[in-house]
Amino acid sequence: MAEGEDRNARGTVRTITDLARLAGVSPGTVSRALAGKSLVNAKTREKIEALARQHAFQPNQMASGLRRQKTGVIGVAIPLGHDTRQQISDSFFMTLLGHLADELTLQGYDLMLRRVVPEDDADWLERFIGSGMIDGVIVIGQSDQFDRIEDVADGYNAMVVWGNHQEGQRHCVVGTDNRLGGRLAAERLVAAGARRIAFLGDIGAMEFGARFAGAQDAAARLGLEPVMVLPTHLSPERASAEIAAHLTAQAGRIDGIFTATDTLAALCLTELRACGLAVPDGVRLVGFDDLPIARQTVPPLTTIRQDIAAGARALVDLLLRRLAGEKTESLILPPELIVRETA
Amino acid sequence: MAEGEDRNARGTVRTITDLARLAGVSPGTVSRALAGKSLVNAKTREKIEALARQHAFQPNQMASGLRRQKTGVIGVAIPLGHDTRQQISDSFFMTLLGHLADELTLQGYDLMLRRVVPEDDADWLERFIGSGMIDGVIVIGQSDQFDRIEDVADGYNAMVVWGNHQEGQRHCVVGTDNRLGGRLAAERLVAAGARRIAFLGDIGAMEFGARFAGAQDAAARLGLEPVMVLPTHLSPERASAEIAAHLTAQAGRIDGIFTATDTLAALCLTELRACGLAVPDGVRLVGFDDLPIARQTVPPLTTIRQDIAAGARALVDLLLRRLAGEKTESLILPPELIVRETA
DNA sequence: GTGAAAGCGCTAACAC
DNA sequence: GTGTTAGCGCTTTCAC
Repeated sequence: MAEGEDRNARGTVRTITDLARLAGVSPGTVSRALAGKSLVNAKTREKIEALARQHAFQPNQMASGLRRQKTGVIGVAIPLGHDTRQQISDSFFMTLLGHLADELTLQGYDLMLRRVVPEDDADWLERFIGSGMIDGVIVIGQSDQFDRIEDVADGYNAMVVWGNHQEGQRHCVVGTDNRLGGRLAAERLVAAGARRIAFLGDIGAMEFGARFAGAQDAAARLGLEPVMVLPTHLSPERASAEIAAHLTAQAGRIDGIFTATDTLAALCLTELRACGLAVPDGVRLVGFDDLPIARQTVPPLTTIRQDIAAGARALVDLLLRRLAGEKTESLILPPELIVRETA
Repeated sequence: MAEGEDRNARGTVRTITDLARLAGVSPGTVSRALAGKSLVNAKTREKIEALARQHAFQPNQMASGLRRQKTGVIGVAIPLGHDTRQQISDSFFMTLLGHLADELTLQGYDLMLRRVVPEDDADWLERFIGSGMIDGVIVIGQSDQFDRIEDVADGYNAMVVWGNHQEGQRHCVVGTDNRLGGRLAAERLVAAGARRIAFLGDIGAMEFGARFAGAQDAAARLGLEPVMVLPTHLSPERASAEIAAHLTAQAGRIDGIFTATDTLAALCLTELRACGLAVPDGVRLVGFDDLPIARQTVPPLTTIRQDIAAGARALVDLLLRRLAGEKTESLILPPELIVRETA
């Protein structure tokens, strides 16, 4: 095995052993000095640190990880469910991911990202966890994988999920109170003059289903007719056509629309204009998320805000606590009605 | 050292050695069977595979990585430059990231994401590379780190960068021909009737500088006065105010605006409306990127398209080739003018 | 406070 | 075709 020879070119300090030789101490001491714990003579430590800096030495994380049985990496999984492939650019998830990256970095963890297509790979979650590359996992969105996540949660503690909360569920979830959000949305539509409300989106997706249910609650309580569902995919290409079809089919039969996301609301606004329907005078519109786009539509969008940054912080905080052995509860964040000009 | 005992609960198959015991063969054989290479007796292989499946066994990637001196992980670094912190949700980068994730997965690699703040950590790139956790790195955006990237490129081959190409540069880059894009934008503005053109954005950022230069080329060639620069940050909060200020200051002195990105164009549209300026009759507007939002502004945005998916594919393809030892050239993708209604 | 030595779980010569 | 063995680079007892 002559592998090592060329790799360790003259003078290169690649391993803790190289550094030990240079410092005239044993590898063990270098390890202790660099880890910053255990007792090490101050002078020895300084010398080693200086040498490490000088040679830009970094201990190999793989080796360290193998020995310590932890990797310093948190996995982030984005399941792409039935509505596959297009969530590619779903703004909400991507924004959440950005915040997660910042928060994990702050806590000294690296982030391993995996987008998974559950229908192609039923064991996506077990495989991610079992890879040995991650200390814990954050799942962004339950998609249609609620049951699978529940199954895994029984045997694996280091997991936190962004999504909807369900009575008695076993996995630890962080998410907005979607049902309450839906209620706020519907109430606002009504306050703005709507009487015949429709929900635009795919209620098969857990979170959307809860938003719809909340709207339904409000409608019932206010004595209105039930909220109508206008099933719509999330991908812009399909959504536009679907929305247009819905608007044509329901012409004159609805005067308030609650969309599952702001992205859909923006598209809906475009289609409403195309149909010659005035917003908010002819039709009131409320979105969900309060993404940056909500401020830029014409007119600006009334919507239900989710606090993404707080969500990311909570996800990381709960996960770290679980890594420390704690059994944490789920966290439900309050939605907030943001009134702009569409309702 | 009694660590192992409880971890290997009765019956649990955690290591290749456990599996070997079960199969009645040696660990080496299991390794070979699972790796799918080398000669292994068909029956032995089947038996081992069956056992592995049954116990949901996966070889530990850390250990395998350490031994083979490769990790199967590609690092993706997003440097947050002077315009720090807010690019958090820059749609363009996030979309590119999504495509990269898909493409890397397709090629059997995992993705490790790091957002870095160069001013807080000068050695961000060396550290990422030196961590021992990644086989190669893709840098998304040069930000203001061009020189640092150049330095690293001299000694490290497994790196590809998304960004702007500069005559004689040493790092391998994939990116759109920004200068050409800028020229197309300016030419379109002129074709739509503009005579006094402004560039809205921060020309300190490499790619934006090139876009501006392209517009300047066109203006000069067409005998117009030089393109005016309206410096503007990317973050929505700051951008809106800055744009409003620019519009007030330049009232009546410009009739065509080329923005550095679609995001800025969307904000600009809002501010133009607030100023009572008609688009495109009073002021023509052209963006850059062709993000989904470009189709949804009112009126829909004329813009310069970058082919993000093709970019992601190229980044991964070039990186893999470099991993295989090849010395690859940079790749410049052609921009495309998309005419909608703002110019 | 430091050195020696035993592995973490895996792979790849090298034998047979 | 398969077993044996020697590490990958690091951390952590256990001695001293």
